[in-house]
Amino acid sequence: MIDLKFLRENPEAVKQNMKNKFQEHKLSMVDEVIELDAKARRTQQEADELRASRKKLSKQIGVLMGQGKKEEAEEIKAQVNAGAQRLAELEALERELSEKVTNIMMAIPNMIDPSVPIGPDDSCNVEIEKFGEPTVPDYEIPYHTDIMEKFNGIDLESAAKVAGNGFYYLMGDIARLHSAMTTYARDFMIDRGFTYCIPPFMIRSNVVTGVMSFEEMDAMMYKIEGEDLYLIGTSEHSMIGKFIDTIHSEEKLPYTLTSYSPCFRKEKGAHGIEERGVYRIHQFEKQEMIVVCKPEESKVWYDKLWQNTVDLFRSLDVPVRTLECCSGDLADLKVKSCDVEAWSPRQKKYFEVGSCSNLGDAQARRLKIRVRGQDGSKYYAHTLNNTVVAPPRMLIAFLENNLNEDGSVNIPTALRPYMGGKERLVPSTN
RNA sequence: GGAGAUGUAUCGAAGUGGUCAUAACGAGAACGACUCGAAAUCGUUUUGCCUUCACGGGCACAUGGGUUCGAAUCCCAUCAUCUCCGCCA
Repeated sequence: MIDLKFLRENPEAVKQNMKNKFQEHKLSMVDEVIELDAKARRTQQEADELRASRKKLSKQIGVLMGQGKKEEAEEIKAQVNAGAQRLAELEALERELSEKVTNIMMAIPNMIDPSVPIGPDDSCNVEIEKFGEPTVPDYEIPYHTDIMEKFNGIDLESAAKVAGNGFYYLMGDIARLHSAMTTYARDFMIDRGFTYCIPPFMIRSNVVTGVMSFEEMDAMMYKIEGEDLYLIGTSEHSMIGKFIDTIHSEEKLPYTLTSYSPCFRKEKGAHGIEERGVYRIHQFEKQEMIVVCKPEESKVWYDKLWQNTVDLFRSLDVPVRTLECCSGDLADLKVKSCDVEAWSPRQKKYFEVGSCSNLGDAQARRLKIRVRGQDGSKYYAHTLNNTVVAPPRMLIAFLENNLNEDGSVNIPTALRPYMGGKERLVPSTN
């Protein structure tokens, strides 16, 4: 959500930003919201005047009643009543207008960073940098579920019976590998100064609308029947929600947190053949990082955040690259974002394993996350989030890149303490 | 899940239909005075939002509704906290 004052003063910039994001259909919203806002302020002014006079007259009634001057009091009551109907109309109008303004403001995309490449969709995303050599071995790399099956590590069939498509049972070494990933990632981030946190896995609707757009909400969030609760799609939701309606002193910033949670996603729509197995599922676990900082520091933190993920994947011998989201592929709330993609020697291409975003002050404005400066002034904080690791997807990258010709899987040194010291996993014989 | 109580400034807390919500009273904090310095004492300051060029005006007593000329106060709903009971990893 952008600042209404900014929009009022820079309508052309807001429109240009929409064009850059290929959202021409939203252009009319700018003039519409300016008009509604002007009307809302006029309405408020008139209503305020009526409220002021009512307040004054009501006080007089109190005084007159105290003095026992009933008739004079009744006269003034009549005066108040005369304005009451107009006030009621205005108050209804105030509510209606401010609701309309908010609804439109929620749909107006955040101003993107000047560095964001312009393009209509993900085909225009730009590779920024490669880390590690993307190699293809001269033996065949099977589909990830086939690798897992060699270890008796996955049971999709039972999961389908129990919960339906999009769920999985992980077992034995593969399940252990999964847990090792989150634990390793947790310690990795703690070592880099982040505070570990386990958040609520369900959140109220006001938090949901604070952290994401309506379209995202509809496409992603599972609602608990009969309660005002949603299963989180990522711990970012409850972690940013943690700061709802707070004012922080400048010297305490930044807050750097790393959180663990299961994630639940509807994943509406059809998915391709490469998205079978554990690639796109309704439930997975994730180690996340979030930062709440001063506006001038968010760019620096953005670069630090994705670098953490790159370093983690490199420590597990997985080649990765960063891919910058172009304007059209950028979610409306985001100022800038990039994906960290892992190399798939089987597909001979990179695939998404994490996403790093700078939200600017958009979430902060919706959720009222503010900073009190040294001079007492208040301003909105900036928020960022990034995936440390989401194990099912990480497992795909990990297994494919660490698979040997004989079917065994290397355990990189960094991960061994979390895998009982094993140097490699060997497939089961039965 | 059941019963009861509570929700007001940084904290404790008074106010139970008007004429003290820039919120009594107490504490804490900041600044100043006194002091060689400190303690004590005295004085001043100590929420946020909307609107207006400004003066000013409005809103907020957990949240949302309702009653009323007027609500912190009365009514309803929701949320949270505490105590007791029940259930439970």
